Amino acid sequence: MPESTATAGSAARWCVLGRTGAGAWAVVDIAADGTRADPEEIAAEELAAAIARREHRASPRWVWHDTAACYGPLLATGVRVERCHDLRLCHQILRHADSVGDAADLRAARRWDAPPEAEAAAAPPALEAAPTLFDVVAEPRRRHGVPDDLEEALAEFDRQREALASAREPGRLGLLLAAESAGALVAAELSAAGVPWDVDEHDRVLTEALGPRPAADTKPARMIEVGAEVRRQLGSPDAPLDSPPRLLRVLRSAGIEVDSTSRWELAKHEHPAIAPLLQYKKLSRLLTANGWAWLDEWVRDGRYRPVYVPGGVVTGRWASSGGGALQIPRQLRPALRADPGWTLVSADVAQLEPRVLAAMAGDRAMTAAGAGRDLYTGIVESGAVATRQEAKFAMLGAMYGATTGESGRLVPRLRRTYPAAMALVDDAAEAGARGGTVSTWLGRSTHAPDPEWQRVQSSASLPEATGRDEAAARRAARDRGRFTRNFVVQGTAAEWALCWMADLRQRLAAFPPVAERDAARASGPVFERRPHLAFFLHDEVIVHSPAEHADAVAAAVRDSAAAAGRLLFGGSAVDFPLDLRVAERAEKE
DNA sequence: GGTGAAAGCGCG
DNA sequence: AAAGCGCGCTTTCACC
Repeated sequence: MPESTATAGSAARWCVLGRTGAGAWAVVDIAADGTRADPEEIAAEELAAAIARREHRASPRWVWHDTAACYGPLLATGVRVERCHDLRLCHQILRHADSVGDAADLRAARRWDAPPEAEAAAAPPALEAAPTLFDVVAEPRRRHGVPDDLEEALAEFDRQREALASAREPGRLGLLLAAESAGALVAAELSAAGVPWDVDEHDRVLTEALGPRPAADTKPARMIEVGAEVRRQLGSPDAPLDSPPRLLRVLRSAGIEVDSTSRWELAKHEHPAIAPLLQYKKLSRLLTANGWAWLDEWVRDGRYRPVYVPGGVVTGRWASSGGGALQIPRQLRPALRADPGWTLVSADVAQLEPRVLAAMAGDRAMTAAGAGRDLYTGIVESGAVATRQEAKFAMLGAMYGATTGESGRLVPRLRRTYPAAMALVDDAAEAGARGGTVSTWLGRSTHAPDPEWQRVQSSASLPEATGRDEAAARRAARDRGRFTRNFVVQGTAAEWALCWMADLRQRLAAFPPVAERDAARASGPVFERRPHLAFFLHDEVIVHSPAEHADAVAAAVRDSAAAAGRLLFGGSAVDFPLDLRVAERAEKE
């Protein structure tokens, strides 16, 4: 096909975005047959409009170096895109993927190994002013992060498409790349929309637990009281409660024979100081991690804007950076509160990881145990264990590699009843312990063991190896086995969750907008009039929705879960039931 | 004065 | 109740 037919006038399948040698932004349209148009340079102030125009025409897949850097500013100006290909995230997956036949070129492109751009992650998109999109064009080029040049992007995109084509199962791996990239869009949108946060409710929770907000450098009244009680019971008027090493010495001199000051250790002992000390630690944690200082720093205009880091965990789970988005204590859930006239639709998957395991392994007995009901109850009814709690401990032990204690004791029972599922995790552990790599269902692979691990293993097999060397090698092998055992399950569960969110995101975007007067103004232009994702936590989503759409949104959340199950595990009978609730506040029962 | 490790605890 | 996977954050403390 002649190149002229793939110019901006016709519908592009991919649009590659990057900077020219002179530093200006440019787009290259690529047609479905691979024909490339000449780069079209676009002035920074025109960029959002140009992207919106192409988006409207064809919903191309935007190929860019880093979604947080490119999409954040776009969202702030009100432009949403349907799909993208995040070169940085996809590079990370492809360069390690076992299923890729030839990754040599990709691995040689070391510039693409960079972590997310710190600047992009640290600064949530400014919603106030109407910013000139990408006006960073005038700033000096970033020294960290992956390259944002157009030429580099085109070359890397070629390498990635070749690598994908050489994969054993390009369909699956391609789905992973699409899901990972969609996740990056979701993460940027979550930060832009923010979590609707009720500052007064948060303050109420703090005040109820700690007493009124104290002056700076003063402890809250309740902590002072409880601390005094601890010191009285220890008979030590100035016991240092905030320094574990010093507290440990005080505890021991008071006759409490603990080896650490941790909660589990303390709970084993009987002493009148223990109860108030545990209480003190709880209060201290609440104050330092999510107290008034957190509120001041992270909540503005009724929105908490966390920074998510897609692909930030080796297994493919997201991490977060700043604000502790993935560690919001349950105690503060009531502070997640819908805007007036809006509602929160919250859903979490019941026993996601065991279900994913059953599907991967094609374990019919485990699939049946979870069919249409609580999976742990189903395991009890199969006769493998006696109580739901035992079923849960046994499953967690199987997926984490427990060998001792209650959990380790129960695992063999599961092995008899669910041999296929157990064989899958046992095989993953065995491969890892031998130094091999393992992969998720869609093909994300573990990194090869690091050189230090290899060294420990080989030095144990030398003739002069000591018993100590051998023990160290066995321990390192077992540790890696537990990691790879868990990786296949945790990583595949993360893939399921990405597919769930990607599908849900599209369904939500199709909702009709509400009237302007009913908009959720702090959510930003793209989200203020439609239901949108507001929170994500591994196996849980919260949608902020106009009240009138709540039921339809709840149905969409369920439909998306079913769609994710079909997308990953086509013929499998495994289902993914949700605990779903619609309320003004996001509390759990 | 900054840096980094470790302890401890929050989340799945 | 136990000690097995993956994280981030705050604080303390040893060290430079």
